[in-house]
Amino acid sequence: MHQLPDDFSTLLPLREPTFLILLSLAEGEKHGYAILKDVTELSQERVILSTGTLYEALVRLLDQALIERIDTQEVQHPGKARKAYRLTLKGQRVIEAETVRLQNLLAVARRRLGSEGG
Amino acid sequence: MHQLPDDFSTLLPLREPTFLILLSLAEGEKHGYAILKDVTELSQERVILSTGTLYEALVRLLDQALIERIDTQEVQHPGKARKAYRLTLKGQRVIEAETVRLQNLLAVARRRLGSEGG
DNA sequence: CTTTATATATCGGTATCCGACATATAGTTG
DNA sequence: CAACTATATGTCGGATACCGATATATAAAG
Repeated sequence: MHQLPDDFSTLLPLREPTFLILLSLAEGEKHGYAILKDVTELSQERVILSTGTLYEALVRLLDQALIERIDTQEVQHPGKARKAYRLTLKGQRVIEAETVRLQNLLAVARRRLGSEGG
Repeated sequence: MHQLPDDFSTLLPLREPTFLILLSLAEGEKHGYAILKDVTELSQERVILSTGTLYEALVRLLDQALIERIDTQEVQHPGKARKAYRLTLKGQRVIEAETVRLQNLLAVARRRLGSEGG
């Protein structure tokens, strides 16, 4: 019933939006809307998250303990009260595991597409 | 109502099983069960497709015209009659587009994992 | 005072995957 | 020959993540 500490097989693969959200937080702590804007820029406008995707993902990632809430001394700003998040160590490791998965997948693709390297 | 001939944005991103099925066919024409075995090997046992995933994906990919059926002169073999498939040109292009997407995603990941706080 | 940008949240619909189950056939082994 | 194994295709219900639409709230800009 106990899982190995570095077995993330149940969490992988990540979908693109989820991976980008985590990568956004890898840069530093952010609140939801800031992640939204960052992911747009990060992906060069290719991925524009719907707020549904974003806030549902944040709940899920909290539940999986890949991110955690942090208390922020509120400065003046428009809109509802911000909620800031940061990556956990587990979240860091999951990003790394997903990156390895993508590397392996790309290696297979290059081999099969015959673009000489495998 | 008409889509640009090389716009695959509605088809991407591919999920891992779907991508591996297409990559398997990139090597050459195969029937379903052969794809199943090939994907297992290809992914070094990391991805083992359920038959549900496989045969539902094949129907979908046919519908999207990424693969097509081919007639094969049947040789003797156990099991139900084989159905063989090959990639279409569109399928080839979608694989390439997905590969580019993965490369871009990996580039983002490396950038974000490399420079912490930067 | 209306619009825009910021900010969080829920909901119904959809696509894909997965495990379980069903069916069929040829070869192997007791 | 009976049973089992490997090959081979297929359906079905449940789960999950994503998406567009909708709702709410607030500060700043025009």
